[in-house]
Amino acid sequence: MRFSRFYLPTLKEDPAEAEVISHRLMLRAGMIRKLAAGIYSYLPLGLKAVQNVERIVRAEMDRAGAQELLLPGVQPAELWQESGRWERYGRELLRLKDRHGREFCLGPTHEEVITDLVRHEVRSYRQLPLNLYQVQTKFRDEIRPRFGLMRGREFVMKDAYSFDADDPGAEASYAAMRDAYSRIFRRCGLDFRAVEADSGAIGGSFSHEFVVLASSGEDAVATCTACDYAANIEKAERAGACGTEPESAGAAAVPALAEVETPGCRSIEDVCAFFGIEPVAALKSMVYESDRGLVLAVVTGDRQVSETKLKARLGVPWVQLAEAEAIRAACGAGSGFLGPVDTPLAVIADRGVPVQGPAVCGANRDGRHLRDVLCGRDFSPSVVADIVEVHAGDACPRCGGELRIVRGIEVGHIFKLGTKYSEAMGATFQDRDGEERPLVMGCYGIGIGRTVAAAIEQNHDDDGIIMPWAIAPFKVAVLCLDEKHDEVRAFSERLYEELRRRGIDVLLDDRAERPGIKFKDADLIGAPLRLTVGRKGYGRGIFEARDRRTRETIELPVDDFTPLWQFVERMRADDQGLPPL
RNA sequence: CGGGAUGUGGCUCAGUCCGGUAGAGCACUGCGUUCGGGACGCAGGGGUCGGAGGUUCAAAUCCUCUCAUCCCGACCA
Repeated sequence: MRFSRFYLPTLKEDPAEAEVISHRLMLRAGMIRKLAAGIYSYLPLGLKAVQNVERIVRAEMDRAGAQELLLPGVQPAELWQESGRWERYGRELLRLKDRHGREFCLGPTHEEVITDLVRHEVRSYRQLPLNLYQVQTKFRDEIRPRFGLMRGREFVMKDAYSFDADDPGAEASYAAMRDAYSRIFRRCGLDFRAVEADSGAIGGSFSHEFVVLASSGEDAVATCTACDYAANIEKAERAGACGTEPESAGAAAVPALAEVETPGCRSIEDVCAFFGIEPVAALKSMVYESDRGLVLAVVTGDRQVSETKLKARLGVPWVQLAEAEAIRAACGAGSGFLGPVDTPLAVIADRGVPVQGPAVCGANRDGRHLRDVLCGRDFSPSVVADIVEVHAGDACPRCGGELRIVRGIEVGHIFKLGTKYSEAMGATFQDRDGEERPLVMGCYGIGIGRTVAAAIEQNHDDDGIIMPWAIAPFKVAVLCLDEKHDEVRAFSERLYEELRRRGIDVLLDDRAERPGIKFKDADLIGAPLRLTVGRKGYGRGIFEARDRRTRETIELPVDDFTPLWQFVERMRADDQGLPPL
């Protein structure tokens, strides 16, 4: 492609609306433009990057035995009513009516459609297993779209759905996808982790997220510094801090609990200041509401309740903090003065609570707290379970090593769904014995645009993007610095043609611009390799090759391209960080 | 949905407090000089000041409403 004819509107200044680096650079590099909040146009350069990711995704999906199809973006309400998600999915589902008043939605995901498709066609175990995927635009009416392509409302997603006859089959399909995903993100040149995750609203029995490590990421991940344990912070567990009795040897010596007037001490911070104790010695009591009524979650004051874990331990589909009136009606006190002693509510305590020594907690009377409270002596939780978020430094649940918390961007998520949708929607087949059984499903998503954004988050410097080779819209930028100089121009053209002939995506900067502008634009769009042809060098029989990432610059002869091809090959291999798959 | 902020030419922003009829830089057009890291000079073109209503002799500026965008939070994959 010739720069002079390529629609590439780069910006010299940072657009005010962009906060994170990938968003800023994608706007500046002329990859995307915003149409509305969370809705973006892909310009040619951005589209090329997206298509490069898609190409890798398709290759690996096909290799794993999946088949591509394309499902509709507009979906009838009936299907969603059948699965029960028309009510449950919430405001994120953009609903609309056609001219006849029939209800539809813009597809945020396609479990219903694919299940509907497959239930009409699959009758026998002989047709299984089956894995179907598509690359398609999704719409989720996010509460708060942000960060450009990282959290858009309209976005391109690869989604795949597997159908198996039984659980072992479904697990094999899941493993194959897990494998394929690792290959995909490796080939994209990304530093990522496959982490255990909560299966959330999509449901199902287990799931992994693929998280690209980046400080700007919205996800927090706990990883073990000693083994390969990695889990989303929502679900990450910790070893130790478990028991039913206070372990402090002097438990018997602890005085009986006493009630103390603590006017205005509503927060753990207030309470700690008042009693002169550390947060761990204060019990935090939170009232949660679920479809099974109210529960009192009790954790040590240095910890945060993980609602995801709480949900899982209680075995309920949702929890939320109870309203102030509900709390007062049930406990007789406002939040800030609640505690597990003589509470009418069922108490679920974190595993850190029983091993905590004498503690301070609310007295269930406004303006009063209890001191020297011991779990087991003064109250007995109905459940003791791991319900808090892990901290850096906690012990790994697998090996006891130290956990650390890193941030990342979720670029892929795989779920073992089981029979949730197939049962709800009657997608069944006949097994070997002629028995009618629900299909066992899995679903597997990759955010394509988000993957490009994540690659940029991970690969940039002050001058712009450093595209990983595999994703780079242009692998090579040829800068013709003296486009009016016949020989320099002719040689630049020759380089360009040679690279094209070898099937390498190349951008020839043939614009009538000053050199500085060409250098800046080349750096900004991040072509991994830059070839510069200038008058002086050409006069000496050389041109210049520069590695965008390392800035290593070498001079190459104009009359022999062998060293150039070597350099190109080396960069391709280095950048991908692995042998060609 | 709560909290905060911002809407002025294609972009980045000043002007708003204290009302007097719109500016700068970049970008764009023409000419000239320049030409290996976002040049310079001269001459140009381009703005319903987000929108509506109100106050006023007079509104980008004050008041009311509204829309949009961004940030934090809640939420979600």
